[in-house]
Amino acid sequence: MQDKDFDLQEFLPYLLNQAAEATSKGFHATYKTAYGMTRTQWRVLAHLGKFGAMTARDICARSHIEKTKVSRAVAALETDGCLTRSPSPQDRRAEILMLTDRGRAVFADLGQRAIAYDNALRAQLGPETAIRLDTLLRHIIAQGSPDGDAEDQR
Amino acid sequence: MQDKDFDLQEFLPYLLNQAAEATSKGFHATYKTAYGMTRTQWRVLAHLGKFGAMTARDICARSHIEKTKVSRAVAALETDGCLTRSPSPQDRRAEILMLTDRGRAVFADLGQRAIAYDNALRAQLGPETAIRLDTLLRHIIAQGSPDGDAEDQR
DNA sequence: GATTAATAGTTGCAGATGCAACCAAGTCAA
DNA sequence: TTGACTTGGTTGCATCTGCAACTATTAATC
Repeated sequence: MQDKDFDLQEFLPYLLNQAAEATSKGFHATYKTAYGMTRTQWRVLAHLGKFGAMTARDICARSHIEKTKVSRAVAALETDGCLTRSPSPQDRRAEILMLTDRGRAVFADLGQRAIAYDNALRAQLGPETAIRLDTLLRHIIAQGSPDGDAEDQR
Repeated sequence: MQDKDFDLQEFLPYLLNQAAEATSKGFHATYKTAYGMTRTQWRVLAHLGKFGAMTARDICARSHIEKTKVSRAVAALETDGCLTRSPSPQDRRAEILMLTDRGRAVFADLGQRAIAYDNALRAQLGPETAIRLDTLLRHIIAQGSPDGDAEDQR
């Protein structure tokens, strides 16, 4: 079907990764140096900050982060005093995760910085371009990988 | 300036990461199960396959992969019999990396599969959409992160 | 030529990650 | 109730990664 040889520079997954790394790098430095946080920790915090108390399972479902990562991030955030766990009344296996005051403060701080960072990024791109990009990315995320990666309809 | 709280789902780095993960996942499985390769190994192989013999330094420069990762990937590819090193005549510190027959065969195989994978991805998006996305991503990659991440002009 | 700085590449170490195995609690059905 | 199965969450282990330190060589400066 095709006989020209492969060029990494035109491989969509590669381009996406490069772009992701390029844009993540700067903000990663922010939450790392300011709070010694890992990316997963930051994401878990952001979910709890935005959506309020929920269980680890819920975080997994919303964020597509693996449960192992969530588990460890939650443990770290707990020892950092950013969240507390309390047993779920409905299900004794589950724990309800809730940000502490400190957790909310950290989220407020990083959230503001993230917004500023995002604005700067989008400004570089130009406003409509940024919006188009958003749409495209959401589209891709919703679709997943082409070869029957179907376990996402759960 | 802003007083609504932060939403991860609108954070560009996050969206890019999600999209990158979603699209990488499938092909990662391919090179991993077929050749036990790591992503970095695959990328190094792809660079050498596409551009021919070069030094590790060159790979770093072209790909923006960290030298540590390149070093280890090269070592692994060497023990897999995919490439050979030979001392550079100009610079006794540097080594010229060159694919072996096996390396070229692996690259040919994975390259074809990658092209197919990429085509499938782009088909899902629709042709013009895919092209627009390409442009945007390259734009982002060229710019880097907004906060003076200037060490790229070296 | 001797000294100092820069560069190609490797290595040690401390995290971060993915995967499979695991525990405890819930569900379902006979 | 008992037993088979699922599910929320944790842990062990075997990588993969990032960073700083290091060796050997080259370049620059005096």
